[in-house]
Amino acid sequence: MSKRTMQRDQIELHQRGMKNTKQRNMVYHVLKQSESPLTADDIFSELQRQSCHISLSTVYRVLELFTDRGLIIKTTLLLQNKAVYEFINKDQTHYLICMHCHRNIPIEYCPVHEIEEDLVRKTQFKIIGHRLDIYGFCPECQKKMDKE
Amino acid sequence: MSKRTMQRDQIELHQRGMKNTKQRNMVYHVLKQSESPLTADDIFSELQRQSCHISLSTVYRVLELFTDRGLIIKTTLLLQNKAVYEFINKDQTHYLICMHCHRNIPIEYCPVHEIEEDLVRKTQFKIIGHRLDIYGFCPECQKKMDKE
DNA sequence: AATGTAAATGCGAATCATTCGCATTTAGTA
DNA sequence: TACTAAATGCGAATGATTCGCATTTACATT
Repeated sequence: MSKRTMQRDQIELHQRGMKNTKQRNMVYHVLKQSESPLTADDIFSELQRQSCHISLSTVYRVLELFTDRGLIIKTTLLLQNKAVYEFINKDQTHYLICMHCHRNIPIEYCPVHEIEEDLVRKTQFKIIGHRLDIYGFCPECQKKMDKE
Repeated sequence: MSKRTMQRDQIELHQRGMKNTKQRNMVYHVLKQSESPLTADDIFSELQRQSCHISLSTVYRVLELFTDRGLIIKTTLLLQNKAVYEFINKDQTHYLICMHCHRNIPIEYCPVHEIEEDLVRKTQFKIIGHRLDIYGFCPECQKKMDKE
């Protein structure tokens, strides 16, 4: 990781009122470099792989901090009992999920932007992200269930 | 619970290819009578309160079954590490959630219906419900965080 | 640059939601 | 009424997450 990158992150953490520590930077980077949401344990393992020392409890504590500061969001995947974390961005991908086989299909179009402006005006919230899951049955499972 | 109600539920369970058991009916009714999503333990406790015997593992097993059959959905509340279950309905309420104080504000308008028809055509899914959470900071927390 | 202090971390134990194995019971059918 | 596969109860096991406390660290101040 370059010195310049390091410095940029320090500024980002400080701006949000967080102390800058080695561990926080490590977690930050693992999340930043991932394309998909990660569990606490994913992050812990990846850091071990990189020979970076951190304790699992610290990973959890850092994730909680980042979540409270609105840097990342914590959600869960359907049918998994563990939390996943990812950077918040305004163009979150959404999913169509089959309730039976639990297949996930990404949805391109996002209908949320249209109502955002209106919500901001009404609630004074500062909106930083959102999540949309649509539930149903895929064609295959519909067939399977009809047979039963 | 009236005999007529009992019978209606039996038909509903059978139609979806499920055996009708005392325990399934009990869980079904607790969910049906609740306005808000419930955890497995909520359901277990409510049934104990009613002096209805059921084991907690059975509650979990019934909830999993109902989920796979598309009767209910399993989701999680922000910042809680346990699943909640509720009947699926097409007019799910959505929430605006403050990342800092975890306050939930219900949103009236739902932007999902508009894209549903299009999704069905493209994917052949049978859509039965959806969930939308919007993340942000409430006005109070924005102020608090500026001061820090 | 050295110091002081509140905050952050590491470690292991504790907690709590959820799942599993297996013996027993039950729903639905013949 | 009897049969059989499926459902349940119970308690133990699992696995994610949190907590307590001793140690270390960031960073503001001298």
